Amino acid sequence: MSNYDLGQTLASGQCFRWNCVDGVWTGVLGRHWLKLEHAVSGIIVHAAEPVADFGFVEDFLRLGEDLESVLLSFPDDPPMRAAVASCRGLRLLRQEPWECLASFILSATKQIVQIRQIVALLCERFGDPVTVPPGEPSAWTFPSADRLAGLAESDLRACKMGFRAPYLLAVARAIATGRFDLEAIRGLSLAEARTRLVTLPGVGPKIADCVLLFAYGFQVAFPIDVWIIKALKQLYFPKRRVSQKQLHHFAATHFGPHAGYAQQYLFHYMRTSHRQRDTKTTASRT
DNA sequence: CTCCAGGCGCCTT
DNA sequence: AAGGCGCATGGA
Repeated sequence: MSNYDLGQTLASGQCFRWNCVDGVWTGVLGRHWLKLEHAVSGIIVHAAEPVADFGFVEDFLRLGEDLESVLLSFPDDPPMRAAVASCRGLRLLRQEPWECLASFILSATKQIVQIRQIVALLCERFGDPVTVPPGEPSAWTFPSADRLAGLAESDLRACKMGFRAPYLLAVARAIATGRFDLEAIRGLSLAEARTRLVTLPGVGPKIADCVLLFAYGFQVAFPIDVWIIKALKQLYFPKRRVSQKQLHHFAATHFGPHAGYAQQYLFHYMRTSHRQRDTKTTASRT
């Protein structure tokens, strides 16, 4: 499958628990430890324990999605062409809502490396151990809302999440008690779903849109963060003064029926090209 | 040392 | 309604 790139996808900041060694990706999905790698025939999936049905992996990777039609729906302008060219094979995943929501509550004002560290600590301390093949590092499930709901705020702060701890705890308890139903989000319109999610403490428009896009599959959800602001300004409004309101309106109207996908391409393009520029300037200085 | 990182909530105008 | 500021923590 030449138009699916595991590396672009699993390292594009939409999930935080997959690791790569020599082109081989390992991670935990539900209670299963998995290994993913590219082969000439497609993507090979290995599990640590016997799996009757790999459908849950297909769902997670969205293997059935027709990427070409998504790319064709993007606006045909220079920034999108550049982003598509530099992110070949980048896909959106379909993640489990609770893990996605909890992870993005922890993402506020943190760099992706740090988010990964916090999530790893949380799983190691409060997740259940899963079976891994001999020689592989230990791995854990993502702790359930029930599990976190029973903890003290100090237990969460010990995972280095700082002021985000009370938010995560309150959301875990809202879900554990049934006061908030994550499954009920599925049947709602985008606007209703967003309105519902932002009632949760620590969840604003940006985090809500991340969960709507990365977990629930709302294709037009368009998370707006500092990177996207930077990308839109630099790529679409160079050397022009643009208000936040104008940027939001542009984001909501310019990118078509798969706007969220376009957002992920711009986000990843911005981050990777930015890093290359940094590496170059650093290298030329030394 | 200072600055800032995939924001959000709360307190000012 | 819109704008400013504090919040924990760690890396550059």
